[in-house]
Amino acid sequence: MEEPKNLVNGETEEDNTVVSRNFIENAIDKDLEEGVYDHVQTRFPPEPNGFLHIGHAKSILLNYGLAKEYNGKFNMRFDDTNPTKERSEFMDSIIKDVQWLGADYEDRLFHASDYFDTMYEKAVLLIKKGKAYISELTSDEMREYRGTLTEPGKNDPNRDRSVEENLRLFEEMKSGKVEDGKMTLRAKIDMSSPNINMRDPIIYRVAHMTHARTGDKWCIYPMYDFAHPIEDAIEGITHSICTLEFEDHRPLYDWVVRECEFENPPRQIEFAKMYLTNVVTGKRYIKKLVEDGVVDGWDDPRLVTIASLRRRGFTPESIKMFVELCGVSKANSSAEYAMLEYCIREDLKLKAKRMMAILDPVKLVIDNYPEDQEEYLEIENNKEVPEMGTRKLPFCKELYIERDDFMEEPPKKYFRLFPGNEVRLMNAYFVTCTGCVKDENGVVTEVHCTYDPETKSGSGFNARKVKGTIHWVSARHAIDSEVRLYENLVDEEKGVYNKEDGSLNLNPNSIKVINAKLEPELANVKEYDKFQFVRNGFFCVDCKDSKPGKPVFNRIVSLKSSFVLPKKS
RNA sequence: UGGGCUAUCGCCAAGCGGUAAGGCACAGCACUUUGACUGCUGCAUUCGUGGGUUCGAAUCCCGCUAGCCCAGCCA
Repeated sequence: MEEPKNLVNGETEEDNTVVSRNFIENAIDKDLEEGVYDHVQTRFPPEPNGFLHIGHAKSILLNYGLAKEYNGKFNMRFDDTNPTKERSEFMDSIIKDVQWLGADYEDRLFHASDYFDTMYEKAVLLIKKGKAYISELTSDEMREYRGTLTEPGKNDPNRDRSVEENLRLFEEMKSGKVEDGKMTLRAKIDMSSPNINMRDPIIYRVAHMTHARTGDKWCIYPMYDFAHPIEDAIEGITHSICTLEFEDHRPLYDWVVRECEFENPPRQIEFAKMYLTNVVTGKRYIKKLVEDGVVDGWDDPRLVTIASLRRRGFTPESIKMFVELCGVSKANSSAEYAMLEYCIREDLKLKAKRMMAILDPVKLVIDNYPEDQEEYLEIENNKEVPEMGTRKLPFCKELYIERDDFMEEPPKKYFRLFPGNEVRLMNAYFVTCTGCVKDENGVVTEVHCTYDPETKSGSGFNARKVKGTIHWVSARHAIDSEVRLYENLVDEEKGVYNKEDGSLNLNPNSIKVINAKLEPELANVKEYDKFQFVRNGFFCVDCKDSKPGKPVFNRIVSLKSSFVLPKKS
């Protein structure tokens, strides 16, 4: 039996943790209390017209999380009501992303097009109730009649057609006799409403187009405002969560649900979209970047599509953490990328093996170490997680170290190698720098040192301490590998968009491809494997360009560092 | 200039009439076989703004300001 800690006023530690609830949870709590609903059902309803990005992740995880939290259900639904804009190819990538994020919709994968029959019936019902009519206005006329933000609209000349006439014409629309654009079905609401969405919105239009799922069965398709509430109602959705721009549509949503006479009507709740600072999310921009070859596809690790984040090495857990950290509100806001970085570091800290990799190699020669000697040092994969086991790391006379870890004339507080200074080679020995060799340009080509056999790691040696510890790989055993270091795709100083022509202010250094020296174990990895390269950050095996035995690594994120190398004087 | 929504620390965000939670970022200290991690400390006398109500207001009322969204047969 564990004793409760921090027993103050009857509070345990857990009681002290104030978990704040967001406004949607508050609303759901209230609905449940008041008996408006006795369960919770949510959904994620993307239109299959593009790739999902970090913003969608918020919606997915929010809807899924709510369902989970309230022991409810979460549906996956493609909102495929407009065949002119949708492509079934996107469905696969969307499903892959949703599943990857862990939003389990079980067997509930739906399509708006599954409900076209019901939608049609409901449209007929509205006509019969005198709540909908056929319009013959052209789109230009429609715009004129709609009025403006400040002026009311005018009634459609055919607003008062008879029910029979409307029924007949709607049947004609359905049967294919009507050309695209010639007729629409409009809801009869109020042309003078200050809310433009209520000014007799179009609820069905003609589109002679083969639908990815229903083929040529239909040539009339419902509009979002009519279709969405029906989809929600049919599926028994209780809380239909969407983004802020649909706030003005809520009265229409409620109108449709009411007039179509659904029982247990769903309720729409809107939240603010999440933006990330200094990232490109616009489809057109990304498309151009792909076409111009600036990025390597929609899953380029510098983008923030879900596919990109996955390829870069972000985990579903890190994205979930990020979304939860950001919270949910109705205030438009933009989260800093640093928060996302924090989440992936936090997630990988205890999950990733800590490996030796030299990104900018320079040779370190241990002059008093026998030329033909080799040692295999047993080291822990992750010091904070002993269960992750150990591995053998080869050590010999010649190593590679980071170029930054040696300076001939060090600034103050430089703890690394410089002539006369002793440092620890991580997991190995103390070495004392004796000097270096330079080429004709003064570039250091070799650093020399001597080692002290007494100081071997794990030997318990503690007669003296050193301030610095540097990492290394054995030159004889190291493998060469392509490593990609990333910075923001766009210039943070200038801002994402060029103020003059709206183009992107690209950062020319957003990708840096280097040839690194890695410890040999890193030859045997598979795509998406993630590691910490000690002192350099977290890295992920690229899923596209890696070959067996020849991995390519993407840096997911660097490690934080409070050390800044002073400028060389 | 119609309607809807929003304004609390550099960035998110709690707060719902009883006297400003938390996280990220940042800074300092300690610890350290990663200048990481971890731990500790600091970081809004003030809630867009001006009034009012109240013993008491970020919370209620009135006015103002700023930002976002809406005039697709897109979603």
